[in-house]
Amino acid sequence: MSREGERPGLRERKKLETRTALSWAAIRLTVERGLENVRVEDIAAEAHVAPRTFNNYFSSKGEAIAARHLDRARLVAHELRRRPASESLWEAIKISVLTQLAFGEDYGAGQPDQQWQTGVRLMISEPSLQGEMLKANAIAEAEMAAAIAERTGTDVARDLYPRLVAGAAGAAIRVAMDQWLRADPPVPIRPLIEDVLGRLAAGLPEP
Amino acid sequence: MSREGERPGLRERKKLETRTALSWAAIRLTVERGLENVRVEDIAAEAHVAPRTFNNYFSSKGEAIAARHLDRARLVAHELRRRPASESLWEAIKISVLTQLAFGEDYGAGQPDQQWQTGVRLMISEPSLQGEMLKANAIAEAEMAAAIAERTGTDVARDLYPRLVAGAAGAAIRVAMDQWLRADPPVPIRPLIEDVLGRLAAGLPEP
DNA sequence: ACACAAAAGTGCGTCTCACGCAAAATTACT
DNA sequence: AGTAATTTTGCGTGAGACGCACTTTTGTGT
Repeated sequence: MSREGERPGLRERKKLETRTALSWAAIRLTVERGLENVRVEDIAAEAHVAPRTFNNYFSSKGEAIAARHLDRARLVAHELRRRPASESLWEAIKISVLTQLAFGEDYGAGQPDQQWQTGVRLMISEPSLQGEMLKANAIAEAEMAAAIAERTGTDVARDLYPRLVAGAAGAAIRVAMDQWLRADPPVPIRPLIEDVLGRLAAGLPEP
Repeated sequence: MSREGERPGLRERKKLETRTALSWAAIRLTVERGLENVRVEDIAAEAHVAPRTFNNYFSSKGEAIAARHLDRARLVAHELRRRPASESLWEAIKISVLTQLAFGEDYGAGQPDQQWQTGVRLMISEPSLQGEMLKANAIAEAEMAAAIAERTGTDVARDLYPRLVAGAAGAAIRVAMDQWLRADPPVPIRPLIEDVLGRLAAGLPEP
């Protein structure tokens, strides 16, 4: 029997590998062919795994695709926990977001591949996927709220404050990312993030 | 042929009726039996309609259930458009939310039915439904952003401001509703809404 | 009032899914 | 190496989503 506070181990490692492989396979195929032309069977094959195994990891195609998004979002919450207490809350949030976005060329940042870019845009505009993305955001926001509560000495269950900040920050980040994604002459993401978070902290004054 | 800018008409009315009937049927049955024990066939029967017709209105059980939530949320955006320009934006938002929540004993407000209350709570905690709820919120927020842009003379597509306000307000409302739903000794909703929106406008100061 | 066009409702068939269950394969611990 | 736990796999089932063609209802023009 394995104790809880244990190091990864070969088993956990393999598990994560297949999980990641499945998620990436789902994303790649969807970007190439469009969601409707991708069967679970195809994803499993791409990840060198039996079809049935897919549903051991994800309960739907959408969940598999959103999994990468979820992981990234969770890292932000995780990073927030590691920021020194000397930073103000907003500063810590901003830095946490930016550090996780920095090496995140996943969703078409620089100018990697025109085909990929447009494919990704098509993918995330798929209605059935949007629900999964939003679900992922909600989960990440919950963890973020917990981190904020911990940092500010408030209670997630009783106080509105941590959830409010997490929710507002999440919304702001979503808006920034959205703007960034549809900017035709590409723009850098940093100023956008700083802008939206700054406005939040300033009480959203009318422009 | 019917022109576009026409009044309801018997046809549109009937359509809305069946749509509403289907949505309510889905909610009632789900609250009673739980989502897994409700087949599309049952919902259709409850609404006096053929099974196939269900999918003419909704593409999933979840969508049917979230439809009522979506309608309510859209009304907030609609109300916001009707508020006089003399009110400040935040005031207008607050009033719009409260007026639409006022006659909304739908989701277990007062003390109508203990059975119903717990059933509703079980329903909204259903994972597959949460995605739909979030999707509904996103749609409503988009309309709200449009209303805000109109009101403040900004551009939804170019300026971050309207989407930012709509997103943050939506998140705040969600937090307030959440708190309100899980308050065991029931509390009034108004103070919660005023609280969260007030904090937003104040820049989310640490408590 | 009647007939015709448009739109909603219906029935059928099909193609995927999601998942329970139990057997095979793989991994970890002693 | 031996054994127990865990993961992977195969199979079967029940349900869902939706295209297509047909029937019924509704709205409009004569």
